Amino acid sequence: MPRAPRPTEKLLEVARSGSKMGRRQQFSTATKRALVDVAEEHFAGQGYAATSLDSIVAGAQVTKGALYHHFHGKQALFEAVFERVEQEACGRITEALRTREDPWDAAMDGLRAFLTVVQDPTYQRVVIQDGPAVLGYERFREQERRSTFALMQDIVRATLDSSTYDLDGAMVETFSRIFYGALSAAGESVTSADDPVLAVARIEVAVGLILDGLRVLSDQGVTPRVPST
Amino acid sequence: MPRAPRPTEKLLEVARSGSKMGRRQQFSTATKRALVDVAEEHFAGQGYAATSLDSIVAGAQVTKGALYHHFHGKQALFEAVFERVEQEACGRITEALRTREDPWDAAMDGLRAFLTVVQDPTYQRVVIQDGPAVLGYERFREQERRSTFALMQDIVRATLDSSTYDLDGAMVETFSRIFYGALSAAGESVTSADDPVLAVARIEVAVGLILDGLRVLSDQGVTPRVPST
DNA sequence: GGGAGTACATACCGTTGGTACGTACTCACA
DNA sequence: TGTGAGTACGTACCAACGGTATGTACTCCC
Repeated sequence: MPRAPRPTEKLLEVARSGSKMGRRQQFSTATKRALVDVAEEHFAGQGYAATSLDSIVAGAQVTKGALYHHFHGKQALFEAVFERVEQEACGRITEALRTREDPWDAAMDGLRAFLTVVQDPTYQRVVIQDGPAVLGYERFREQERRSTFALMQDIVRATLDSSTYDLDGAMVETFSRIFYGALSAAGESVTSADDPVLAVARIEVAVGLILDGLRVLSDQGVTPRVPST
Repeated sequence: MPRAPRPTEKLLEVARSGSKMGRRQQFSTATKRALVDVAEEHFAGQGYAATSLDSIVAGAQVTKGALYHHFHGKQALFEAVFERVEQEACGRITEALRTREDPWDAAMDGLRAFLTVVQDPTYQRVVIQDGPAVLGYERFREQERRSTFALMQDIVRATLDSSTYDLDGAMVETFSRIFYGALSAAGESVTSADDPVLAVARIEVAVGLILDGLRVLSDQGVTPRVPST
């Protein structure tokens, strides 16, 4: 079985950035990256189920041997794509988070960034739509917990800590879950809205009202009965 | 191609309840029902992707010919299961909703029922985990909109109408989306909690606090600027 | 410079969703 | 009462896809 020649120039060109690697490893990481790139494109475009490995390896100009050398299977490849998409989302939110001083204002900024991320078609398809089904609940939760959800938890913790509420970690997590779910659902609805800008404005009003309510209660010195074991 | 005899007693026994049908139709609906029953069991137990049509038809003691006579394919069968699960969930929530008088109290009751439903493993797997990926976003949203989400919208509308807020339909929908997402996420987190009862209690405290905040703002006569076109 | 391990390519397999086609049965209508 | 049309399946088969087994060229280190 003779081996077919492959085009090398482009691969090398891409690979030559990370300098301290042998040519071998440079090629390797280049093909791996190409696979993830093409996979992300296909997974985001047509979804996980409708994407065949054949189309991916064809797009990356490699064979299934290469794919299965780098990944355990289709799911592992998806997971790599998933992680990258999540990571980029985290980066965007984190960036938008470093401006305001007042925690409640910063929270609103973070929420806005979160809303923007959730509207990204790739994020929607890969993370929200296919993520839970493909990774399974456990892995999905785990991935979520150490990326965007972690950010949400930071935001919530910062705002709640500035209030008079005396909430333990579990309650912070509960509040984070609630806001995380709320903004995910709200953000997704923006995509199918007739006027996305208006939809975002409405969401900001609603969330702002909720936050204001919590702040007023805090100013009144209200302290919820936190259940414990 | 001779035809293998099939057991008839059980089918007839099941089918004989809806009286005004020919024997033919009784058998037909019985097999269809059997298919959906077995499909629900498998889809809920192992998920959509891991369930083969062969295992379903074997469980229902029919063949693929029968399946494809009643459904267009695997997805259509899943949709039938999905609808049934959603419908039962709606029934449960609706039932729990007819007790209190004060809209804010009724909301908390509906919330509790919603939390219970979302914890049901079948509901989780079929509706939340596999639903979006299998049906696709459009169909999923459509199904959602006329079932559990519709209920949520009723609850939200009832409570907001009793407040001083002057919110149009779009804002009601926005609030509904927010609470729907919040409770979905919160409810799902209950399942993986160490102490589910405690987790539910925490969620009720958190949501209660949010609702209280909104009520206090309403009592203060606060009216949000509702964006319009 | 040669042996070991890497980074793939090629060929093949089992399963699965879906289809084509055949047949037994029922029921309206003559 | 029988007969033709339509229903409700059963059987056999196919194409596509995920995954595997195996072979080979290339690199790198001793």
